[in-house]
Amino acid sequence: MSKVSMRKFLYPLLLVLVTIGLLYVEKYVDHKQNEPNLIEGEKPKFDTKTELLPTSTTGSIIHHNYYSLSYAEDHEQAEWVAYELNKEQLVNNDFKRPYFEIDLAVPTGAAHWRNYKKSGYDRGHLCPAADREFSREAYEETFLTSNISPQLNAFNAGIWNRLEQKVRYWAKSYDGVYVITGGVLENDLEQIGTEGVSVPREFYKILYDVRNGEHTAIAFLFPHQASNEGLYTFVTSIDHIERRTGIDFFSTLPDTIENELEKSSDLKKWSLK
DNA sequence: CTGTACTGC
DNA sequence: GCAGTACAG
Repeated sequence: MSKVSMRKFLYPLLLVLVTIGLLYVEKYVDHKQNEPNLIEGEKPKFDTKTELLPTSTTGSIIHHNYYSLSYAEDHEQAEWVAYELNKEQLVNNDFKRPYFEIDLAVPTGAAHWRNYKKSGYDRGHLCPAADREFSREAYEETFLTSNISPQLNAFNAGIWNRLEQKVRYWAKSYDGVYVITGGVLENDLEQIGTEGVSVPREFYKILYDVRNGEHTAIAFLFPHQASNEGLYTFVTSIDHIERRTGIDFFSTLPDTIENELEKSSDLKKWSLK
């Protein structure tokens, strides 16, 4: 091909291809921006970014788009993960499970998923993937290693799974709930992998809601083992979980409300059937 | 739903 | 590493 025909045909062809490429990129970017951040036009039921966050014993609070966490570097996992679960967010999108990725927002460096490989423990979500299926971005954000903890499969797929399903039922029934989840992190825990990811002996979950201006909460603490018992068996007080973890929950609420919430779980307001 | 493992590229 | 598939609780 001569230099003249090169200019006449190849350059215009290149120009067309580049233009198509740019149009495609623009369309793709627009599409991403149109995906809902929470739900479009929907006011959050709770002030998720500030008011309801627990304290951090590590000083390493990280805000993602669809949940927040406090990372404990000594244990290579979060001491808590917190998020609001809206009724409108409960949709089934059959997204393919991606690989877990290191959470680059953790300044000290989050663990690699290989620590869990052949450890005998699941990569157990703290914020469940099924709670963030309203967009691909939200779903994939749950597959960060800052959002998992080593869990026995018999526990994760068993009573822990049943509680997660109950949380989705509550979110649907009560038009949204606020969820705080984590393992109890202590000094002498078993560790797995080259980075030493701690294996908690207990896991907790706290649910909070406001209905008709009334604050209510329920707290669960499970031994890290399989169980066929009812969920009510593991109901405890927020005060108890605070003593076990050193974390202060709902400290930004007025003291009278905080004290009332924390001294006991209000079983009557959380249907466990 | 919660996950793992294996095959083949 | 990724896709597809199979399988277990």
